[in-house]
Amino acid sequence: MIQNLTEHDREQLQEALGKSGQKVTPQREAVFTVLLAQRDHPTVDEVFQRAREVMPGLSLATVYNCLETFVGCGLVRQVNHERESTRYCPNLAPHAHFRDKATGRVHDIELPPEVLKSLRSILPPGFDSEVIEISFHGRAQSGEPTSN
Amino acid sequence: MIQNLTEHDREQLQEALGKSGQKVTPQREAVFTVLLAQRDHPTVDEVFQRAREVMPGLSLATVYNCLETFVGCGLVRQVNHERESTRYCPNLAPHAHFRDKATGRVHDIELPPEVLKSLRSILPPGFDSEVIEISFHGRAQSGEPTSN
DNA sequence: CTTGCGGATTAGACTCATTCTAACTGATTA
DNA sequence: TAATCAGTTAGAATGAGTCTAATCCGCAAG
Repeated sequence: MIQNLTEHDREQLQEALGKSGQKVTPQREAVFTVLLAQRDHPTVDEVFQRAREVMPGLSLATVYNCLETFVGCGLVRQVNHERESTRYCPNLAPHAHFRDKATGRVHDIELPPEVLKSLRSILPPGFDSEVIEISFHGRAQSGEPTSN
Repeated sequence: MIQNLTEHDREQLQEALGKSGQKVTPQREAVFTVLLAQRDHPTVDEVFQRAREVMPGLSLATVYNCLETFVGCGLVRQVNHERESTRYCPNLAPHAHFRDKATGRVHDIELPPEVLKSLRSILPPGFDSEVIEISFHGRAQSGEPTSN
């Protein structure tokens, strides 16, 4: 059950793609819709399965392409844990990830600005970081919480 | 030019393996030696190449086995960035990693206890983390600095 | 000494996420 | 209509990592 994009979401897609000289296509819209519909950090393959329900002809290569495009224009973040399949996350606010050892599920953990700042402060002079990734790995004792 | 293990290092290896009921073998010693000799976060393949210089018959599978064993008994840490080849690091003190976009080289960044603590504090109740990985990605303007 | 056991090692086959390639589509421009 | 060009497609190729089955080796029992 995949909702259509809201007006706002469609505009966001439109704008982000436009900024880097790319177009909204039905496939991109489908993939983006899938990402927003269920914010559970799906793998490429999961995105592929879900998007196919809506657009049966869609190919896996296109899903890879779309996701790469979205990452490139800042619409979506990649999440890697160890060497497992890459997952994707449309939460753009600064946050860390927690991977539940038991379920494999990934939870977003809010990252307060002061913590982010203290983290940046550990870089010696001369190190200039564009991206910081923080990931926890452990157990979450909770039935069905934050899947965002 | 690979130095032999110091007495201290050999004991460390001995003890860590012994604790989990495993033995010191020539192959394990060679791999451990390679890791300590050049602390530049080598990939499995790099470890393989280097160890071969000392023990030509060594097989890649064994290098995988040894490294997995070392990680299992806490002698060595795995370092992953995106989906690049896994790298290995014998620095056991809490630290973050900085990957230089230009060179691909990985630098250890010291992680003061208070920063680590503030990081842990962002976990909501019910989340119990055993491992925290912090990695920066950006540019380091420096000739040949910390390779440790 | 020699036999048997079990952990360690080995070479090579296999897996599977991701990337690459080359052909095709469809909208837009000349 | 033809040319162009981004996007899409199927399938082949890549490559890190894992698995498998055979072999090796140190050691304890006979």
